[in-house]
Amino acid sequence: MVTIKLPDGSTRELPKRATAADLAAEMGPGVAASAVAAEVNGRLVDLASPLVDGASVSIVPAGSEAGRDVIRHSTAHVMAQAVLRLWPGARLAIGPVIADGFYYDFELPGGAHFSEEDLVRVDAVMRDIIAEDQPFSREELSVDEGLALFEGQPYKQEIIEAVAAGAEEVDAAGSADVGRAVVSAYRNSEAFVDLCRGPHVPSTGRLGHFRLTRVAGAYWRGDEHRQQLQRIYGTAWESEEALAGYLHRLEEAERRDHRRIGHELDLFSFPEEIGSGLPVFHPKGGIVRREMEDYSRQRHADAGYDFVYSPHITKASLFEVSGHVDWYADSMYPPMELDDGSTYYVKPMNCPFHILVFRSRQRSYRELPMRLFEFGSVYRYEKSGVVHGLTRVRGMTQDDAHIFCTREQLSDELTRALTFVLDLLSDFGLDDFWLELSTKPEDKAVGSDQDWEEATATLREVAEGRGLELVLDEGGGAFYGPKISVQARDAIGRNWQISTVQLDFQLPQRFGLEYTGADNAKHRPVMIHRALFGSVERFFGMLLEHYAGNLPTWLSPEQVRVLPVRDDHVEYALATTERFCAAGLRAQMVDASEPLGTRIRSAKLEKIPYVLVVGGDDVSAGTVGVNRRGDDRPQRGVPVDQAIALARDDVAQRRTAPSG
RNA sequence: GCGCCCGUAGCUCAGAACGGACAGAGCACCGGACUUGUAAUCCGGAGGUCGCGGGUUCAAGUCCCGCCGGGCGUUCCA
Repeated sequence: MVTIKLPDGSTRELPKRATAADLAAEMGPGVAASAVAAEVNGRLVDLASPLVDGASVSIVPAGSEAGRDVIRHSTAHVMAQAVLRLWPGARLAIGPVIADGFYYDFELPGGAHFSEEDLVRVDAVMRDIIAEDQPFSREELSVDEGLALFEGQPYKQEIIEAVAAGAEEVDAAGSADVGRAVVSAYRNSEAFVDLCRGPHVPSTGRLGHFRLTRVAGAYWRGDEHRQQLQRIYGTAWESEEALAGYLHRLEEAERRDHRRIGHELDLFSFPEEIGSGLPVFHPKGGIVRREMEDYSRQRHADAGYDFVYSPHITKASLFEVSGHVDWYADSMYPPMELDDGSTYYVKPMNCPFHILVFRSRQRSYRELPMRLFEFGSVYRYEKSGVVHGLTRVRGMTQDDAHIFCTREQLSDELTRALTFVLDLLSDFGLDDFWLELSTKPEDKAVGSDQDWEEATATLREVAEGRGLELVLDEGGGAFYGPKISVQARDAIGRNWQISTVQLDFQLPQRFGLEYTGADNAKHRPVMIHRALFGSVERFFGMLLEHYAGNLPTWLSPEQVRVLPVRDDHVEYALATTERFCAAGLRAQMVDASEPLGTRIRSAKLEKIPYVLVVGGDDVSAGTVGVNRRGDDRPQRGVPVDQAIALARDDVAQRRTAPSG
């Protein structure tokens, strides 16, 4: 007999040679039916694994995160088998699990490529394989046996060699139980065996709730200099309902796509004539931007920032001194050569300009901290193929600031900056944040260890003081300073990297920045880079997706639309509209040349927060019929003043209006 | 950059697998009628070198080649 410890602390006796599957069966038919793998002493293993005496075991159900990973990984194997059936001689690379799904990379014979129609064929063969209910059986092999088994599969052999090399390293480090590198493989049938760490479901019959989603190219080991492979992405779930739920979430994300909303609401466009990644904002989008920027300006003024402006192009030397030309050239537009022999760059960053503002005359410690702010337009040459809507553009406006301060002020300034960021983002209706703190890289870094430690500790304190989740990116900071980035989760749970607060020990040095201290000696200031929206464009896109186009009233291009029922109500409607406008609201009247139902529909589709209908009753009573976005039914007979107060309050509170 | 997909009216898309009767629809726009109390009123009109160039053919949105533009992906040890 063997004794097994269960997660609830109880123990169970099982006959010798019992497997995890036996345990699941013992625990009940429900457990057995949903089991896809087991966790033994913290390691995921197959259900067929024998249990050793004293092990802590939990059964992994299909619907758990770990269980889904097993299903996805197994489905990836089925896909690989299907591809091999359809393209004999295809070489297999890797087929890992990713968020919500999996992919598998292949090199097809004769350099063939997958097309979208191929997905249908692969899908059909996969369903055959699942119907065949092939077992997944594990084999453990020595390195030499592995290399022999995967003759003709060079990628698999490369992986085996990497595993072997890794094992030697572990050996050299003196690790106990790694005697010899062992690899494992899973065989489904005579025709198909794949190198894999496992675990897998017991047999292919356990799978089936999957969908192949897209084809893509990808490089072996993610290295663009190496072989390009053909990738198929898919998703797989424990049940048809879970799959349907996921597909529904995809549709929801599609529905919220800011490019679609931006077009539908006439906010911005990307004219081909201008170029990839270069948006123009239409009048309505312009209103939203102006509101965003005006509010940001006001907050910056309140927080003690000074406003500066800098040109869009500069002589090359500026970015040579800053170092950008050396390590950032790939992302910069190529230089412009002028007749007089000088070279200019379109600016990819604002920092050197702000530095020159600082350096324009001698500075005293009395002037610090100096906080220079600018909505600075920058241009970055993003590779064709990475440009995406407003979220990845080639021309953008950063709400950029650079704070120059003394070392003594550093901690306080970091605290202020981070607090400021979080407050401002909250005003835009984002309230689910987490922070990522990148600390000093191991190899090389400028600045003293003490500076790094102090700054890192400060950033951590602010984060913890706010009760925010803090993810440590150990050693992930840039060599020139530690960084904290603010990530926001949107309404459907997606993460957006937004603001960054970054310390810089390097640029003040490269530009020889100095201030005169109270001791009448020269000192070097410390510099903080920070952006709140990151880029106005990207933040705009994110807000559109977060709100699915239902912008809060204060940001809505048109806040109020007044609809007279008939022509003879137009006069009253106009007068009412003017009252809203006089109250500082963006209101417009649309006359009765279309039926009321049509006009209401248009207004709703335009996601206008307040649609006011005025008819005979209203004319005589001085009221309006109020349709608030998101409300099921209108509220009739509301006094005009009350309706104005309602809308003004929304604006004043920056209330996030409900969706329509 | 590379892979896949796409390019027909301002927009969304049919027509392409089979070359000929194929320049189409809806929305938007313009004109007229309708005068409306809560998510699409009716009638009419205008609008396209089918991304560009070349080729095959009696005949090319449709087949072939090249180019341009757009979208998606490029989520790193089995």
